[in-house]
Amino acid sequence: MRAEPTILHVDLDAFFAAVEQRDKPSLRGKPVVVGGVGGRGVVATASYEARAFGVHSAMPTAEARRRCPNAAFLAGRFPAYREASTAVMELLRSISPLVEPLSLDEAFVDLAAADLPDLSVAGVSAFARDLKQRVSDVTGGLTGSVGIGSSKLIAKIASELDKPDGLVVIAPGMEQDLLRPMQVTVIPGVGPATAESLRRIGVHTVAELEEISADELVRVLGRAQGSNLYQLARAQDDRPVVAEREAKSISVEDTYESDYVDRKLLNALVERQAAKVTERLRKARLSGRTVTLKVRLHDFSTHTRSATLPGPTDDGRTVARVARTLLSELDTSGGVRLLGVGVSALTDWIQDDLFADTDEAADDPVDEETETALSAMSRRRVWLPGLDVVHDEHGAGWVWGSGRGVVTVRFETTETPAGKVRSFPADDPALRLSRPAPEE
DNA sequence: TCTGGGGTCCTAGGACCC
DNA sequence: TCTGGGGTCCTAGGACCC
Repeated sequence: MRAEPTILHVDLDAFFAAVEQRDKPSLRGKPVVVGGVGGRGVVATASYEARAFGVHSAMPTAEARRRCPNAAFLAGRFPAYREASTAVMELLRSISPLVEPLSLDEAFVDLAAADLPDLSVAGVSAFARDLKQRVSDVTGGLTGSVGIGSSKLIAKIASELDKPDGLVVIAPGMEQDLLRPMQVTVIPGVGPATAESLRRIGVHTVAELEEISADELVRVLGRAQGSNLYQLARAQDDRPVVAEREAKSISVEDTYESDYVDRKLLNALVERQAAKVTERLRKARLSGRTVTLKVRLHDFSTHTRSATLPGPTDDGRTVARVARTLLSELDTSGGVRLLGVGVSALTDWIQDDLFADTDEAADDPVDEETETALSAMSRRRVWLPGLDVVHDEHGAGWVWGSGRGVVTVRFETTETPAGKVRSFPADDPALRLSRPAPEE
């Protein structure tokens, strides 16, 4: 918690719907619902006109249609949303280097890192009024709600207080007065399950939460959530605004209009998803070691199966084969409603043209010892497709996923005064299991 | 016509290692 | 005959957010 109100939270109002109304004047002043328009769709964003009919985010679109049959139901145009979002984020970054986007329509801005002459309540209020105007200018008229306070917690809650087109600044010192009468669910991270756990120990408001000891909270909610909530209940929040956060996973999932049973079809769908995920990986210049398959069955039960490769890949066929193997472990005879493929344990390990002569490398024979190692691995973890041994001046290593003439190699590169040094991690289980007999 | 898609973080148990 | 202890990695599931 800071002594001055220097954390700002912006939240664009009914963002997707607002972009649609901006671009289609006939929709202005009318209920607009953006989201899945199919039988199993849900609402992503409802315009304020639609909210008046009780339509809200995450509601099944079918229910939204019942409540508001005259609304315009739109599937969404993400390129347009992204463009508006980018304009706003660029504006924010022109104000402060410390901008932390939370989604397309939300961000924290650290005003302490900006060049503001006056960080008093009056000063930041005047600044925010100007900012809201500039948001409107760069987006062709979109509005945003702004909250400012001495911490992320307070800024975020403040931006909720006066939507839409709101501006709320919480003066330092007033944080606990603000929080105490509120329901615990105003605290980000307290959802239905946590609220129910708290209700069972008689806690509904932040004031009541404050009465609970840290030990008790940890007992009820677990270590991380318990101690977090103990602090947040007291408005103690020192989380910094973090500008660059690296992606931890990339995934694709699809819910189908009807449940699928046919294995061949399911396999084909998984392969398509693997291709999509790896395309995104390559665009982001990333590769990952862990492949996760997600399956939602006819009864809405959700299951994940994952397997970790000895090294990162961005190859669609590799991810597809692993995902298909994982799918084969699940009983899908009752029908599959959703399939998803994700890749995590991401690295930006070099995946460039280290091996200009890829073909020659791939021609290296896989010897008997390697075969043995591979089958040993396939018993213990996941079977590894298309693995080839290659050599360069630094030694031998594994290569997999050689699509497009690009190889992913489990090297580590270290910057030294003498230049870049490439090495294989000595404790890599893949290398230990399967390093071919060295010619000494 | 019940319940999206893209994420993050946490927990708990087991394997494995020293 | 009586079973350490800590650290790390992996997996599955769940809560939560927008």
